[in-house]
Amino acid sequence: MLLSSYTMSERTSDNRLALIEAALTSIAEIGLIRTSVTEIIDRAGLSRGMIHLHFGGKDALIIAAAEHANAQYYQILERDMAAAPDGAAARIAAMIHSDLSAETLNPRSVAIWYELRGAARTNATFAAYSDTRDIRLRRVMEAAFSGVSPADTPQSLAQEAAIATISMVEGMWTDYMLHPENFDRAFAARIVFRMLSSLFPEAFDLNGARGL
Amino acid sequence: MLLSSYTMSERTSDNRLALIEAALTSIAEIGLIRTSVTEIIDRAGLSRGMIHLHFGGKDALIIAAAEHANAQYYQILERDMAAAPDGAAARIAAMIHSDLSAETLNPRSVAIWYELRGAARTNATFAAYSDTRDIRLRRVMEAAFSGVSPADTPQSLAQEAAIATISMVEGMWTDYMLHPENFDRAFAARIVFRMLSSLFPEAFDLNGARGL
DNA sequence: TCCCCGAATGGACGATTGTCCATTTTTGCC
DNA sequence: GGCAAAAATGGACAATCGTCCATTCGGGGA
Repeated sequence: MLLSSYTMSERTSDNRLALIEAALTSIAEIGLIRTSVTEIIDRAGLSRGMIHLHFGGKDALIIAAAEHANAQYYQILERDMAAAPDGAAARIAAMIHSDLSAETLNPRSVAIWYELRGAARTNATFAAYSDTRDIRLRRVMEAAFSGVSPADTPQSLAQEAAIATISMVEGMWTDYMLHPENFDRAFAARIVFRMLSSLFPEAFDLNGARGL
Repeated sequence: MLLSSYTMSERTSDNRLALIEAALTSIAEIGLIRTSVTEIIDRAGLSRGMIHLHFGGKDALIIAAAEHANAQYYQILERDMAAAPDGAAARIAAMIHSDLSAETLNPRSVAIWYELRGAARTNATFAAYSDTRDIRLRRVMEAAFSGVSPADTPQSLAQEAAIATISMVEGMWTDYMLHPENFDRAFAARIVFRMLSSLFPEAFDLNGARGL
């Protein structure tokens, strides 16, 4: 056996992962509609029965792939937030920079995200994943904006700023998805921070959080 | 004949339109993936061969449906812009209100728009339609923002404001698509105008363009 | 070395897809 | 009312879909 240092179960989980990666690549390249069982097993270089063996069926594989892609997104976001300096404004800036970084905002990841979320509208299981991702992001963002609002401003301003920021970044993802070749990350970030520095001049400037 | 007052070509175009509407309804309700020929002709109450007869094939029907949906969007937008008072700020406000109005931002239209634009990533014909829509909107918006920028501000601010506004509204559409029941149009509009009034205090307030 | 059992294979299967066309129905005109 | 042409029908067709299982493969324990 070529991979003699592997145990059996490691090899098994290799094939599981290979199927997930092949499914995600297919979704990214040719879309969810054209991602058939034949397409996936050809890309993975495995045999037809593997999907049924490891996942029970095609749908379960796609769901596992969605779960995998979601976990990767969170891993990057949480790592970047953990690395951010103390302070609410710095945390917000870290989230924005993370969401616009090449590690998260790249053709493959964005394509997968839009394909799966598109399916979420008519598939309850997918909907649960994208909802979790959205709600979690919104909650963290609202909490952070409460920390940058001056004490005398109404609480609603923090909520509005959180939604404004999430919506704007969301819209920029869409722009990136449609025209990745014309997208300028620094320009996109500057637009977001121009809005934020206009709303909260003491917390943000055009580069992100003030005083970093 | 039941519809004796119709000419032949009018009845023919009725069936064409019925197929387009049935396709769009199917796309909105069950998604593009599950929209099959059988599904469309069942909804239209017509026979199997009609799609081939009127459009030459399923793909051509879907493209015609995309064209139809796009034309409806523009018709509403241009009507609302034509009804806007003079002035750049008023035109921008009219565009935002139009894009957030129930006539444009409703479950059916939004579902169709997202389904078709999702397919645009892997289908050049669809891509052309969504690009046209996006580019046209951006151009009009940039021109309008040039009109509200104070003379001493750099030209780039107008461009940034246009992108910021389009991105934010785009993000709100996404929010609406995912959670139409929790969406508050007035709240969404207020967030957009809060950002704009912060960037251009003399042109906008929380309700839209100033002095209307 | 042989055996065993889980891993992996790939073909068979019925269901469903989109296309196409022979046939029937309806229309406008004489 | 009859006739040619257009419109509409719905079943046949090959291709492809996802599922499943009889079979083969391969490595660790006896």
